[in-house]
Amino acid sequence: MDNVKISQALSDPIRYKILMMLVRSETGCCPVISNSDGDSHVGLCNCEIMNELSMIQSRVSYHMKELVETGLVNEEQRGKWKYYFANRKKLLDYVNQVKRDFNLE
Amino acid sequence: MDNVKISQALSDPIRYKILMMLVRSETGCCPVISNSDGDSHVGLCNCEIMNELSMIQSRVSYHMKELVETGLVNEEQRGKWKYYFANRKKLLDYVNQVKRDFNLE
DNA sequence: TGATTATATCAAAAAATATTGATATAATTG
DNA sequence: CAATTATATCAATATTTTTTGATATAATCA
Repeated sequence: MDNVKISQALSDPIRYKILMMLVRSETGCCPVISNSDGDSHVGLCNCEIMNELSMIQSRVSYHMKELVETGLVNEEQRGKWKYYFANRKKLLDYVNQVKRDFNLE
Repeated sequence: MDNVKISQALSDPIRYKILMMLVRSETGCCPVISNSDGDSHVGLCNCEIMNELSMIQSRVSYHMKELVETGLVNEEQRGKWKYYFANRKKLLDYVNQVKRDFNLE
């Protein structure tokens, strides 16, 4: 089922954290991170996540791919950077499905 | 984080299904399963899950342990059977934490 | 009590996931 | 165009999770 896949995506601490970072960068009061151009923006690129979490590049790519494949994250190429955005609609769908599946509320 | 552990527990299709079965047995209009005593009851025991999903016993035990360890399932010994119950409160807490973490609604 | 039934645990194997370093691709810049 | 920067992919390895069969424990039943 779709919800099992999404649970799987959320079951890694790094991915869970990245998703939270994406949400914060999109909904927080002010963007906190800027790329090497000093550009402040919404969404995060691979390299920003990499620096923020001190991870090597291929590891970030791997996890971003996992997130994109479940639909929890959308991506967009902007110049030489690829930016990622949390798909909050998908997350909400997940939450609502969990509620239905387990008869909550 | 606790939510990562719970996501992990939900990330296996068998466990997800078992949890749904438990919920159904507790909240459905009528209990559907009965044990070898012909006893109709709320909650499910190891052997009922085993038969229902055609799984060997140790495999069921393994998954039930995973579920119990995250707190998603409670257990109770009743005679020679051990009955399991979904912890819907825990599931609701999970859902609400996901909402907070990802700024949903 | 001995036999039976239900569940737990363990060690080994299998399968799935994650990490790394190397290399490839792709966009941009000078 | 060559150099640089950002990301993707790949193969090898490591780690984690799952499955299985065997055996142990524990409750009940005759």
